[in-house]
Amino acid sequence: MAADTQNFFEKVYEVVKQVPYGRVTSYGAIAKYLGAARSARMVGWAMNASHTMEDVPAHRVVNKVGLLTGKFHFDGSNLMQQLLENEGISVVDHKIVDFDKHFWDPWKEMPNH
DNA sequence: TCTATGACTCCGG
DNA sequence: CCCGGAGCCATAG
Repeated sequence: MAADTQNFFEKVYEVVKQVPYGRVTSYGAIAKYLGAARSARMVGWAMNASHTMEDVPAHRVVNKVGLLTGKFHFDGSNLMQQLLENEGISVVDHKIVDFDKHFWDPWKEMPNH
């Protein structure tokens, strides 16, 4: 694993950790923040490796329409949804209700980009 | 080296 | 927002 790859993963985790309680963001938003707007899939790949980390709230990262696309990558069949609901976020059919209200844009919210 | 795949996104309908 | 099609790019085999 190359050093820059480690750095990329680390950056993704940094941003995800900054997501406030009860808020969510998207892969594309993170990719954009990292300067790799066309590589949203790589953010997803980084999340795939996030299971090795402890403080990475991967459940707060969903796709652009608030769909829990990574749900099946969690241990439990509905663990991701449970975690979100635990934070006061309503989830119906793998999708976040009022996603635009809970959306947290790192590009917009974080100062140093 | 090439092909397939995917925790994505944009576009047009 | 849902649906189908196209673009995108790192990894796996």
